[in-house]
Amino acid sequence: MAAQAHLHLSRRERQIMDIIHARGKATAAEVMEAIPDAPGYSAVRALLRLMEEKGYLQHETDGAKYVFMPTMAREKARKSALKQMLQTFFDNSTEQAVAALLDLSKTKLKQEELDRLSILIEQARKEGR
Amino acid sequence: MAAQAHLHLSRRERQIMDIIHARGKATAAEVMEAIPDAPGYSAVRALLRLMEEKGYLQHETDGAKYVFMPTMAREKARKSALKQMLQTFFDNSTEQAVAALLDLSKTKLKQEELDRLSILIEQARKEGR
DNA sequence: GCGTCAATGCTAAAAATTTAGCATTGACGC
DNA sequence: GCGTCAATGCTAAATTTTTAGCATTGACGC
Repeated sequence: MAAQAHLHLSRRERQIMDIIHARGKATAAEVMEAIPDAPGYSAVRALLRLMEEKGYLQHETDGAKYVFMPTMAREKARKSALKQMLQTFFDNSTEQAVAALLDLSKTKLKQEELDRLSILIEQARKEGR
Repeated sequence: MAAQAHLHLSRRERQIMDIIHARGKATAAEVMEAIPDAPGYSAVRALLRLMEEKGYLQHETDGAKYVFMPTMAREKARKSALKQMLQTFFDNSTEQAVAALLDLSKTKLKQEELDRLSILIEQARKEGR
């Protein structure tokens, strides 16, 4: 149980981590562009290097560039983030969380998506039995 | 649109914010107890004072103690956190997020809760039409 | 092969965060 | 009213984070 690396990230590290998780992978320039109150290019690069050294990121090369991506699988990071969120904002109640999600995007959900969700719930019903 | 205060919190500030949001309110001693790698008592108090000064927290007194609580309503903070999470980990897909939530707590959900969720989806279906 | 341009590595300074210690204040019971 | 204990306010130092600048490396087109 990886002791919530999330909680140890500094402000900039978290911003960068979020961006890279959202995009899957990104170069220094892309990261910089995505940070709202971004510092200079070298600062971003230094952060990326540090984060790689700490084991949060890895990179591959694309021509001369480094393309960074998370070390931890998105799936796993997701789970950990969801748990944290359940605990912080929903008293560990999945039901409350789902309700809030539905509420948040009430108007945006298509009938199709709602159908699929119904099916998921139906499955949970069977499996949980 | 409060420009994501969340993104500006330092590491300790975020830890403290999470704890206080989870509990609704808390004293310095309680916060300290809840931080895994907590610093000393004065450090926690100093942080709380600073965060109040910055407007993230407010406090009321209970005898000699200060009981701190968030300035922003939990409801609102929730929304903002959910949005952030959707963007970072679910490509803004509510469906994916709900699916992940159901998966995360598959075995823990009671039939009752699943029933209520079905109803919520049914409602969304009607309203979204 | 060679020049150019865009990338990186590294180092040290600046800024922000985090911390502890000491002085002070206030509640509460006797 | 008074002493005690637990709380706070404040300040300055330690540590971590954040930053920029300069030197270097490597890809790519001619």
